[in-house]
Amino acid sequence: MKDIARVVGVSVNTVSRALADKDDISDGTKQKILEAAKKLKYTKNHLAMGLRGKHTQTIAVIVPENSNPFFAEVIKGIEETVKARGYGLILCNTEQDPEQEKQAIELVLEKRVDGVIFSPAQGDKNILQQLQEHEKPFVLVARYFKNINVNYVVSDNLLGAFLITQHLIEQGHHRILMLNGTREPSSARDRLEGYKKALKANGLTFDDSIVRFGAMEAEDGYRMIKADLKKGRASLNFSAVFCFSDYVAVGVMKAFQEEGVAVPDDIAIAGYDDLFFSSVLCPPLTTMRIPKRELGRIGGNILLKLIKSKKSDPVIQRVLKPRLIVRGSSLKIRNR
Amino acid sequence: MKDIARVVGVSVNTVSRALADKDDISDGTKQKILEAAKKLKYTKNHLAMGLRGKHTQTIAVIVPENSNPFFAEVIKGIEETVKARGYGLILCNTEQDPEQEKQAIELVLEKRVDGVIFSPAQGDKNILQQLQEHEKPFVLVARYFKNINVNYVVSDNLLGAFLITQHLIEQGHHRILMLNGTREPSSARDRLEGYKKALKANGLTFDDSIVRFGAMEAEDGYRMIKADLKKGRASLNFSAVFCFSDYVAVGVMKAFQEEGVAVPDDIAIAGYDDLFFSSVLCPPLTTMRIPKRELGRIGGNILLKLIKSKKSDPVIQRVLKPRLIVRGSSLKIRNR
DNA sequence: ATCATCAACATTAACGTTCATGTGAACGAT
DNA sequence: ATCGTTCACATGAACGTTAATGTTGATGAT
Repeated sequence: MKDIARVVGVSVNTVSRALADKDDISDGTKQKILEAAKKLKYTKNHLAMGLRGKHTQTIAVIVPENSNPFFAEVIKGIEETVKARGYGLILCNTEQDPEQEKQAIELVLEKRVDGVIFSPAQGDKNILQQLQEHEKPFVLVARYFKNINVNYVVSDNLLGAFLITQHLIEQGHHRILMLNGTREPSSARDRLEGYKKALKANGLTFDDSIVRFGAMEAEDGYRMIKADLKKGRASLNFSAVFCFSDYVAVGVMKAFQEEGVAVPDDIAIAGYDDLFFSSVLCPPLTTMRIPKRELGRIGGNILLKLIKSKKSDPVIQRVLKPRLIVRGSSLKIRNR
Repeated sequence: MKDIARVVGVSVNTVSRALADKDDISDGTKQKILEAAKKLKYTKNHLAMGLRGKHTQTIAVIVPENSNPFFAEVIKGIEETVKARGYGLILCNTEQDPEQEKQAIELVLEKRVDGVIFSPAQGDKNILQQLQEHEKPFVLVARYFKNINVNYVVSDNLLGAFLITQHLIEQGHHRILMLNGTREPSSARDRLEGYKKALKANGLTFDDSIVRFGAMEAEDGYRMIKADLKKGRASLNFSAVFCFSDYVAVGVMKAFQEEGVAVPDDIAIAGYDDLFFSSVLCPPLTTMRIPKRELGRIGGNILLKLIKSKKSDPVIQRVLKPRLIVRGSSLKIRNR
């Protein structure tokens, strides 16, 4: 700007106002300034603008893992939403690690993002304290905390798990291995509730020896099933597996395949999320359809609204309904 | 800092130096300053630091689509690499749109990122001009431009396509439908070359009526095959499909499945990228294994090196070798 | 002729840092 | 006693913007 001002022969302020397209500037000088800007390859400095003004036109997305197809879709929904309104996006993976979550929040606060979309991977709601102390607008997405008055958008995990479990029970399965996600987040907690609820509704007893935690990726599913199968097929004390995600189910299916366990004839499988490949897996995967990208879009929109209004509007909490998708992986032969 | 300085009774500069852990500060004052910083919830301002210093500790990643599992892996590789060195990451999706590419580059220049990792989706190398004019360090990843002296890390698409096509030919296929990616990027161009080369090596003639462009996602593959099948199964004038990505292959398989076309017995399919789910598709997918995350890691490391040195070091251009993974989707029954 | 009004600019300060430079006191050496 | 050093800090300027306020000359009204 200084250079432009010198070239055109005006003050820096005039340049600023010309570039911002304010009024009270003569068309002549404005034109000259714009030309000079082009000639000098002027590029706005968002750092200076952010420092001077009070917003950076940047938001942060803090998720466990961008390569997990579920979060990839959520991120995409956020990105397209905020980009349309001129916001940039800072991405942080936490790898379900509380320490990394803390670091990510600290980082984005230091970067003075205008708001944060966060998918927490732990149970301790104190992780939100920093955001709150700094009065940074934020929205939880896909995971939330119980009894806390913050904005979030999630899907109904309790219902989803209930429906899936109910379906497996209807298929004649009484012992259903639950490969749940990491123990702390609401997603895993709520699904455990749904699973228990379905068992109870059907008069089945809950056995926590066939509930495992920590299955987030395909490798996890693969590893867990492989470990089970090491003790021999006869030792399997379940007839169905309810996976935390289709992503996990992929690993589970791979493990069964390698060990010659037939799905669904020997063991039934259900996933979660309805990822794009699930209908062409071998066999096609029964799953729960979640509006993944929509989660991101809604989260983005809530955040943008928060940033705009700045006031503490009434808290927005949205719970989207999932939908059971029954496919071959859970169907007894006689039902196919 | 001003507040801390007032509380402790020192100058702002002293505060700055204490927080930066410089020497020539007495332990006493340093301690007092750190305490006051904590008490006042001081948070570094990266905007101011970036404005004053000459780096922002932020890099940009500009890719076609973060939700595409291939790029999701690349992004992950980049993220983990740069995070380890204290860099933040700005993510931009371009959706293969030259206009969005231009906007993304402009945006990240305005944000004064220290460097850019870019996966261009068009053939016009002028898109790099802005980056070069601003002397912004950048690395191309997964796609490059011919005859241009810039840093990149890619996989050998010509070789990959050659090997896949060769394999399909060996399986007895003479007419292989190529569902290529968008026409412009090097990935699609090189694979077309590899495809042609394999045909020629086997004395087959190239027929551009069975080469399609624009297949990037599952939906694209689905749509294209569905359109073909609308004219009736008898009209199919190919016996194998070589998809731009396993992602595309998922859609292709879904379309065939819906229309009762058996894979591989009626039509063989090969994908590309070896995505995590490909081995448990129905049937398991023949594909080309690409070190996706490694592409990101290497790209990130090159960029960081560039940022450090700042000098125009010798250009780094890495071409990673792919590996053919043969699975059921391409095997004639008698070969299984 | 006088004065308010207004258009079109300029000046100043501030956003939060850090670098370059300045300063004063204490200290040791001669 | 004098001088150079060193330590531990302070001062000022600058990074690139923009909001608040100031200035000037022209215009029009009376």
